[in-house]
Amino acid sequence: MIILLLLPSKIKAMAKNLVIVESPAKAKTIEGFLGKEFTVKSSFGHVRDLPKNAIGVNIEKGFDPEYEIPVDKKSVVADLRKLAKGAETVWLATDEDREGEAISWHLAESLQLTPDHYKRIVFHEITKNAILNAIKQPRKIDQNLVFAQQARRVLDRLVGFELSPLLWKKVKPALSAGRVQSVAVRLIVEREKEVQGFKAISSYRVSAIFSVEHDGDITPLKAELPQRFKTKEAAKAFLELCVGAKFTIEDIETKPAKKSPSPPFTTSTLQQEASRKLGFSVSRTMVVAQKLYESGKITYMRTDSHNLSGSAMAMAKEEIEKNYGADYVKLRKYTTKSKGAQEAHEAIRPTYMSVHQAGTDAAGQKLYELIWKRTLASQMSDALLEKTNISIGISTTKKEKFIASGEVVKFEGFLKVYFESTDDEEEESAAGLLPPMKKDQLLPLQEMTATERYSKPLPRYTEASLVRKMEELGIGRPSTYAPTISTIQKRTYVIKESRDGMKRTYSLLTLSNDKITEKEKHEVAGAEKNKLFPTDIGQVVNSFLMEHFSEIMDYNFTAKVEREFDEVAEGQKQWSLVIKNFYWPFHEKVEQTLKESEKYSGQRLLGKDPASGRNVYAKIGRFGSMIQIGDPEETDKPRFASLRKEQTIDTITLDESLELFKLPRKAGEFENKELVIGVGRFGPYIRHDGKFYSLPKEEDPLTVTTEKSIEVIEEKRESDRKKTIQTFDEEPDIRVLKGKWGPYIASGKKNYKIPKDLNPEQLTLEEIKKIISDGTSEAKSRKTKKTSSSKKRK
DNA sequence: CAGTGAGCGAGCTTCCGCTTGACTT
Repeated sequence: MIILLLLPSKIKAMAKNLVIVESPAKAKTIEGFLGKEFTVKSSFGHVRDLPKNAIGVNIEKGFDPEYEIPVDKKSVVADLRKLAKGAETVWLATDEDREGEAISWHLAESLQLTPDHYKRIVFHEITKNAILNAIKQPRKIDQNLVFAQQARRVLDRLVGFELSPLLWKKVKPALSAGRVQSVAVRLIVEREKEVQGFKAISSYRVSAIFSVEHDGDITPLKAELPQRFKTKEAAKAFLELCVGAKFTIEDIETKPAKKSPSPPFTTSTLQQEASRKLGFSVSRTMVVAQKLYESGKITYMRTDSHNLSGSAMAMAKEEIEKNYGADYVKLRKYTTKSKGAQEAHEAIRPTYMSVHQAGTDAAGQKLYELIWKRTLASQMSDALLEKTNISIGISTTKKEKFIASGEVVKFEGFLKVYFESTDDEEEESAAGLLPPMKKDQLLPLQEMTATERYSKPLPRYTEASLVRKMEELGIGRPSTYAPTISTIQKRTYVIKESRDGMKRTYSLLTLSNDKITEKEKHEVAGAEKNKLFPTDIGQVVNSFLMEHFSEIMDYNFTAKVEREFDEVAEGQKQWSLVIKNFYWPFHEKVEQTLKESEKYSGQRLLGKDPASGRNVYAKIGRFGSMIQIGDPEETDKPRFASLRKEQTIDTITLDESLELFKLPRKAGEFENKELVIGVGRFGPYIRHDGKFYSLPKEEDPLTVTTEKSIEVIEEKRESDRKKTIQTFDEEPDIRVLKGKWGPYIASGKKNYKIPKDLNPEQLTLEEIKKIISDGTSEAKSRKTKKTSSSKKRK
């Protein structure tokens, strides 16, 4: 039976033509365009690479790379080889960029294709016409472009596999360094330094609210003084000057303005907008986009091109005309400006503009909508605005004038569907419609305020804004932005988190009814949400690399080597010569650092311990950041203590570090067992009889009393009693408990859901054991599925 | 989901850029 079912595909005549592309989704689409004589298959990206666990470059022999087929590609290559043997012509249709050319070459090599057996073709858009045209213009593999890719690959391997082991020896095991990731970390470290070193300067901003009378109605009008006052005294003096003054409109100026839409999405701009508008992390965006791509809803999601195909523009035009009218159409070609862009694909856009909704879940739908709107808007008319500026004179001075401004949309254009967000969280919304006014009109003052405002440092990076910066510097590619961001977090060079701001006071002066009042107000400054912060290890690795390998850490290093790769691609330079010129001085530096440099711990001397007179250092050790009292050569061994989560080597003070040695401490006895107070990973705790009890936030672990500690323990016991539904004498480890989300079963350290149809109060031990064994086998199979790749790391 | 709370003897770790699937009788 089974054999019969398989037969049709076995006896199907071997197609005359085999087309190979990189992505299986693309293969499926293209197969539909070509006739029966074409079979379309995919290579799933690169089919050969340098070995995983060795340098794989023959340095002595002209940097000859030792390519191999990775295990997960063996079957792909075997299948393709079989199909290629039976085909008259193999069409290598990988992307038209450096990597794509290299993939074609590796395919030709590993499928043993002779020059008369294959043809190389390229196309930039997945349409029937584009592909038929490509087939009419075949060429051979561009060997120089392949050499350029090889140079890129070998350089990255040499840098990564020589610098990383150096870090293992000099800093900490299992660290990594590379042309891309190390510079990404540098960006974050330096931004953090700028933020930390930033001194906020305050100045006073004056604004006024006037009354505008029109047809018996009174409308408030907000106006601002363009200049700021440096001191409170100056601001106050100005307000005093305005007491009893008359305010008159001196000038009304209106001028037209326009806004143009942004270009369609690339990988990086999609990541930025999805982060700002939908709160997606960079990797979430890519996973969701991948699903939309695989189901044929959008074009390829890893691209650096702003370009739309002719047919896409025609679809957009039709859609805009249908929904908004011909006035809203303005077709535009966008050029790509970003450094090192290779433009092998189109911009990210809906496959069919007439499909307004797609995606199987909320995330997919939202992302699709974003892509659809952005694409449509990119082909729409400019928005036409009218901006009005009103200049308001003050009778008591000629020097200063208030300015009120308004903006009216005359024609919405693309704003009907889309406007781009910005990273500036406090961006003031544009002023709207102004009430009718005329020159020389007198404006009664309602209230005038002078508010103290502080200057702000450059913002810390989000994942998405880091990607934008990397793209600007030409570092990394659309396919690597998300993986790089997760690598630097996995290595704990960088942590993404939210931090509370600090309360600060500011002054507010108010002039109202000819009286000036002064108030102190509070605001929270410097709070951060989901931003990237460097860790101690990130800082230490960064300064180590900056000290010894400034060339690679230079923001222009990639751009510099890319220029050389371009020369290789154009046949003006030999690839191995480019590598040779880079490698030997670099390698020399690695050897020298290995020999001459001490172990690098980012050690900082904080001062002397008043009790012992020994040196106190902050540094990183085997388990992270720590404080060390004393030097190893002294007769008394050094003492160690870990830093708290929020402390860093760079900022901790001597006093703070000595505090760390005061814990854990004994705090008396209870039930004949010792009470120990300490601070763990999750904050201050009391340890008693092998159990841990969290200390309430308001209690200071250094001063908490025995009585208070006992109280905390009793309270915890009481709440535990309350949440216990069932216990079993024969299995003390198994309990039925009441949690935040309803009843559950706790067995040792694991928890299990109770099926809805069972009553938790009457569960028998047998039923519970069954739930546990069902639960564990399910969890196990899920785990092996998900972590097959991450397992190797352990 | 629900609780959590280490300690510095071995061997391994690592790059960037393409791309997603997962043994059979």
